[in-house]
Amino acid sequence: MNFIIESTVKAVKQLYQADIAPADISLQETRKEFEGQVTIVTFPFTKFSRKSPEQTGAEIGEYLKKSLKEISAFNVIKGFLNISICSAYWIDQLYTEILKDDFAVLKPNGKKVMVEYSSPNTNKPLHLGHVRNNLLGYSVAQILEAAGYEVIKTNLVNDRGIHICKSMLAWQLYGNGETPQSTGEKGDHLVGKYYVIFDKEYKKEIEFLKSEGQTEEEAKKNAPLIKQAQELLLKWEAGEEKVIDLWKTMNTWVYDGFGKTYKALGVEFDKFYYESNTYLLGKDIIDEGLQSGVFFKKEDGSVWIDLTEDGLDQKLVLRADGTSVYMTQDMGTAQLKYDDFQMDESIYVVGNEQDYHFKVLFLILQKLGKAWARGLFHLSYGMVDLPSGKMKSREGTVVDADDLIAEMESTARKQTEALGKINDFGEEEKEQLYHTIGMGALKYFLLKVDPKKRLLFDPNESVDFQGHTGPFIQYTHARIKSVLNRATITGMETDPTELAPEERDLIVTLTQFPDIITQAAIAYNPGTVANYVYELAKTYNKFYHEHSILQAEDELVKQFRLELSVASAKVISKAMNLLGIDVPERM
RNA sequence: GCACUUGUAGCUCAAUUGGAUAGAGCACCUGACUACGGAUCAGGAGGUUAGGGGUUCGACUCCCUUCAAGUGCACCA
Repeated sequence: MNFIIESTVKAVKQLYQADIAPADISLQETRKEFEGQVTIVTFPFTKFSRKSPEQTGAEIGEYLKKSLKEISAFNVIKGFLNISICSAYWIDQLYTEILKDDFAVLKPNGKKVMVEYSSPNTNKPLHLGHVRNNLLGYSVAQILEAAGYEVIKTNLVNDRGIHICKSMLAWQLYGNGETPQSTGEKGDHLVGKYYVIFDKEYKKEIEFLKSEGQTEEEAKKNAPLIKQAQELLLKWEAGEEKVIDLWKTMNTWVYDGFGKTYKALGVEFDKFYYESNTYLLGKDIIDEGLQSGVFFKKEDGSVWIDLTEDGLDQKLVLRADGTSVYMTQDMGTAQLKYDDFQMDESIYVVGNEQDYHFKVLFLILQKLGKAWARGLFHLSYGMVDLPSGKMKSREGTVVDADDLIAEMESTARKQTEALGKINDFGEEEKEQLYHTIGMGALKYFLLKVDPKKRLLFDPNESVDFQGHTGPFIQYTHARIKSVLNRATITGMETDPTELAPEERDLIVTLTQFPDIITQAAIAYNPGTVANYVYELAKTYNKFYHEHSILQAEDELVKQFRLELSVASAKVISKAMNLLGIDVPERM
């Protein structure tokens, strides 16, 4: 559509002797109720033309129609110039752009971007909140790659700290040597179970101490279990062999479990970072900051940064005893990641409860003069809440990721069996399909929503398979494939004839795909792609219902509609791929 | 208390980044092929965009204000 913008610039220059930038022209899709495919808003030009918006629109429209052969007609309604582009142009777009292999393959932009996501704790299995994080991170990475970036997907695993020690301790005390092998339980669930047991026993101790007259606060501090856990942490930090061995063993169980869940979710990583390796980092940055005067030391020896001028608080960056806090560690890890990859941008996919932390972190790194700090971005997303409120691992009120996946698969099975279209599939093939459809429903459900909005998930109301859903789009794809399988494409191209509105609308929608990728990449929002591909599927379905493909009027029309179907299936598949969703050939 | 985020149809979400009469899906009602897959399509009903004020040719969008919800304001990570 650039040619229209260019000509409009010329038109304004010729007609009104004014220079305007291409960016000043608002070109948008024409609303369905009006004639035309693209619309120019003419209000901004009235200050040059000194005429009414209607008259300005008419004059520009006249100019464009005369100078561009692609424009077949125009009309002006209020300040909106609606332009109709001739069928030949759209048909040409289909054959020379959309059907080409490199359609929507954006040129490498020479930039490297890191996407950090998932970042689990090793003391509990993944739940619905993690699922949103993983799907978001993976999809954003896919979109950025499609937009021309070189992408590095990383996962910073929180594998140390007091919470891990709690699971370890509970396993030592109550585990009787249980292993994933002996119980058949998935490793992460086994470890998570002991985390819950710890909490239960710990609470019992607190109650007991309170009954002996201690306050809640005292009881929490004095409970033998918490003291033991703290001791365990000290031993871990001291590198005591037995503790480290147990830690390693239990971590192996957890990673094994996570690996299965990641595989089911279809996400992957190029590089893992472990907090057990990074938690001591950041101290040299403290020295750096002290020397440059960005940080200051208080009398007790603790190190701070004063951000009051930026409307924030004073923030501690190093304890008086010289040990790190979360911020110290994150500064160090940021530096480490940059040293490893020299990326231009770095995206942290982390929940919105950490908005403040990242605001401060990025600001500190900028103040320290790190040039790369400007490329840091916190992709903040809203929590997933249940009707009963927030999910709490310790209290067991979570929607477990593995359970959820299994449930989605079973719903997909029911729906598919009821329709009975794949009775000839083998067992394995069926299972694979149920997984594809179930995950399609779940992923689409989670990704179509703007990341920053919080999400309400009601486990009693299953995720839909009809309407604005993943399976709807998957179904459209399968149906196209089914039609294509019944015909032969000869490669014959149609002479430009008059397109039916449904055919033209479909091509128009298809041509928008590259722009959609760019938009989604700029906004880090898979929802843009999700809503687009739904729109595309709907547009195809409408075309499909209005026009017969295999029984078309003549062979030329049939071939044209087949090619249109090929293009639609291709774009649907590519767009869904950006969301991490597979599309089946049959379902 | 302060800061950040959110508030759109009964429910779940859109709205081309300031553009036309605010659009979809679910649920509800009506209808559609002896045709390529009915997980589909066409139509109906459903709105004071939380309330109020302002900016302008034009506001769901920007500014002010009130209200509601969530989150953060740890020498936890």
